[in-house]
Formats: sequence, C-alpha cells, structure tokens
Amino acid sequence: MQNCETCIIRSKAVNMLNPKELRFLMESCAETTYNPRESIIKEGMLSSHIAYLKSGLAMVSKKGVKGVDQILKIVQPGNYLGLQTILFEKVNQFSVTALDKCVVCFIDNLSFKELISRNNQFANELLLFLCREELTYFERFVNIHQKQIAGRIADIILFFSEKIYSNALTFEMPLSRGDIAALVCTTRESVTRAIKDLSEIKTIRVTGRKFEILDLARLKKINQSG
Amino acid sequence: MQNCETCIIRSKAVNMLNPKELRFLMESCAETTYNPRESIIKEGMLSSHIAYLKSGLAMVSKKGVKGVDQILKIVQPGNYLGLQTILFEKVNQFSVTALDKCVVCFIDNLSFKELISRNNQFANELLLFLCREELTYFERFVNIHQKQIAGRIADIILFFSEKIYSNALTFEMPLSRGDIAALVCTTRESVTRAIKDLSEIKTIRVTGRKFEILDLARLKKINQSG
DNA sequence: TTAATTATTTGATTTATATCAAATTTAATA
DNA sequence: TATTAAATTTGATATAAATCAAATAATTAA
Repeated sequence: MQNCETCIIRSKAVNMLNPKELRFLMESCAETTYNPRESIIKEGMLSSHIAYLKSGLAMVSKKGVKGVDQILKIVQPGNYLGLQTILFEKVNQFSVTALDKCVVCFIDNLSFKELISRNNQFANELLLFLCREELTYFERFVNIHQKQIAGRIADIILFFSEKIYSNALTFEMPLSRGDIAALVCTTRESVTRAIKDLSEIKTIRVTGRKFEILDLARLKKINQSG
Repeated sequence: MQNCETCIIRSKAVNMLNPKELRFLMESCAETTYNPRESIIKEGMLSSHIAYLKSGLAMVSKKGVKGVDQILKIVQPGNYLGLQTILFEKVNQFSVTALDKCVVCFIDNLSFKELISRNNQFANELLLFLCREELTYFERFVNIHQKQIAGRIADIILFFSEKIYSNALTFEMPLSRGDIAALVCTTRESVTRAIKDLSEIKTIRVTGRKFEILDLARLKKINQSG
C-alpha cells in the first residue's frame, strides 16, 4: 500500500480527489522500482493495472509490421504510462521500459474506473491529459515525415535539453544510438552520421552519451528547416 | 437548436445523458451542412466549439514544418472532430475538411464541459473514445515507417474497403491522389506509381477514383509485408 | 587484467522514393 | 462545344537514407 496523501508528484487528476477517495486510491495502489532497461509493461502481456510514473524516465514502444520496435514517446515523472488499459482490452498494446531507475505506481483497473465514475473532476483531468497527448502525437506525426534525419536528431536533442533536462546545454543522453534511431524512425548508422554532421559544423559536441549544445540557435534552425 | 433526442447517430457518450441533460445539450447545439471540400475547422483559427460528425466523411489534417499538410485521419459519422478543443487552447491545432456532404453538430465548449462535470458516465465514454484513438495513432505511427509505399497504399485501400464502405470490394475513393499521398506520407507521383504497380499484378483495378479489389488476399499480404 | 560481448563508427554500395519536367487526361468554365 | 484550368500520369534523374560489411570502441564477464 502506498501513501498517496504525502506523494509529492501526484497527477493533476489525483489532486482532484477528496481525502476519502485518496484513501481509496492508496488502498488499491502498489509501488514498484525498476532498474534502467527493465521492462515495466510488456506488449502482448495481459494487464489489469494502470501505471503511473512517479520518478525516473521511461519510454513507450511498439512493434511494427517488420517486427522492429519503434519508440512512441519518452515519459517523464508525473505522467501515466498507458491509460489505455482502462479500455476493456486486456492485452498490452505497447511496451514501457525504464531508462533510469524508475518508481512506478500501479493502480488496478477497476479501482481506477471506480474513481473515474465517483469523481468527475478526476475524470475531467484525465480527459485533458489525453487531449494534450493527442495534440502531441499530431505534432510528432506531421513533422517526422517532413524533416530529414539531421532535423529529427536536432529535434530530439532539443527535446532532451529543454523538456527533460530543463534547458541544460550539456546532458547525458539516456538513449543508445539504436534507441534514438527507433525514436526518430531511422537506422543506428544514420543516427551516427547525423550526429557526426552536426558535430562537424560545430553545432553540438558529442562524446559517447554526453551531449553538448554549442550553437543553440543553429540547432533550432536545423530543427525547424528539417 | 438541434433535436438531439431523436438523433439516430448519437455518440456513446451522449447516450449516457439523462433527458434533462440531453435537453441542455440540444439548447447549446447547432447543426451545419458542408459541401465536399469545404473547410469545417481551419488550423490557426480561434475556436470555441466541439464538433461532432453526424453524417458524411471528413479528414483531419495538419501543417508540418515544410508547410505541407499531412492527413492525420479520416473521420466517420458518429465521431468527434477534435475533442481537443476542451483544452484551454483557443487556436485550432488542425484542420478538418469535408470529403462528402457533411452534417456537423457544434456544441459550445462551456456547455460541453458542463456536461462532463455533471455526468461522469458521459466523461467516461469520452475517455474511452480518446484512449481508443490513441491506440489507433500508435498503430498508424509504427506502421507507416516500416512499410514501403505499396504497403501503405494497400493499407488505405483496405481501410476504405473495410472500415468506410463495409467490406465493399468496389468503391469510389473520396480522396484525390494528392490526398492519398498526404495520408500515407509520400508524393502524388509515388501514389500513382504504387497504384500502377498494384494494378499490373492484378491485385486491384483502378479507373480514376473507382477502386476495385481483385485479389483481396494478396492485397492483405502486401499490406502486412510492407 | 584479459577475454568476450555489445555498441558504435566508418566506408562502400544499393535502393526506394523524391524531384523535376513534360505529356495526357479529366473537370470546370465561358 | 470550345477553352481553360486542374489533376493525373509517365519518364528521366537525383538523392537521402538503407543496407551490408568491416573496423573500432566501450562494456561486461571471467
């Protein structure tokens, strides 16, 4: 059983619960810790719980027709990992893997649905969450095809710098080259080459997984122009 | 004012409303008819209404970095066209265009939100709707990159045959070649060539916008294998 | 520390698809 | 119906990126 009352990274939705509902949530909530690269949710497996990322970084991926995994998104603390389990489908439609040490809360499906029908502010926040996610997918879908690889790599470097590491110009990339490829829909080799190209024009400096942005303006321009 | 009480294509969500709430919906609901190719929602414009497709076929599109429009999805009657307006963002993040003669119901944002907070069955159905949509995007995102153009064209031919025209093997394609290209992320010319290739191996027969599936099994195989 | 995996880089080559340009067909309009 | 415009097809060419293969580099295990 988890102490949701004192949880500092509660979702906006959970913040809408009254003390009684919060206690109900606590009783149906279990916390698990994962090591980097550990599987949190496995595509194809049966599932009956909603997962919520309390700390750490995780990635959501899915197998395509070729059998190759594509990364759909990087998830930060304070977000649900596959709210879709509230649908009746019992089989996970995607995988979630820890990138960091992750702490994940699992709430069983039925209790979660109970909360949705009890508290409409809760439901409303979930709705907003899903709508925002949908817009993000739109954005991503539209741009990934209109940019070539350098632009897409610039995009994810900026994403990690801005969104994940709060505007840090130097950071440790939690993804392997292969992961980056799976995220921007290309191959490992092309990722290497794109990073090399960006390095040669002194826009970034990369040593292994240490990324450094040297020319932010130019990187942004490359991201925009593709 | 619209008569939602007798509407035969009510959403699952609206079916959850009680008579009083339904009357409330009716009072805040307006119906508009659109001709083929008319714009229903225009990206970048201010909006304050939720749109619901009562009849006809529509497409949701969005501009990417290159300024080119990409089609995100084809919407059938009985679905919302951009529920995302319930978010505070007032500017439309995408466009919706009629493909057929379309009848669209507009419900103002505030009234819609009022219903969400009044009736949690209503909210719950919307949640399910959004979750299902998200899974569809996952599917689409993952596959569009792992298939080459013939496979993607096979995919949309099957989509129209199965989903839009209830398994008809002959149908009138509502999209131009350019639209198809925008839907499967390629160019008009490549669409032409892929259609030609599929025709040459006698999998389909195409005359203008009239599509005919000659070898369903093979078309499915091409869709699967990419 | 050394050996053995595993991940990454680099180079050469191929290929699917984009791009460009022109021809043809179809639809719209006077 | 003739004229104009728009959409589609076709062919030639260019190119970004995939693929293949081998060489390094970085981890992990012995």
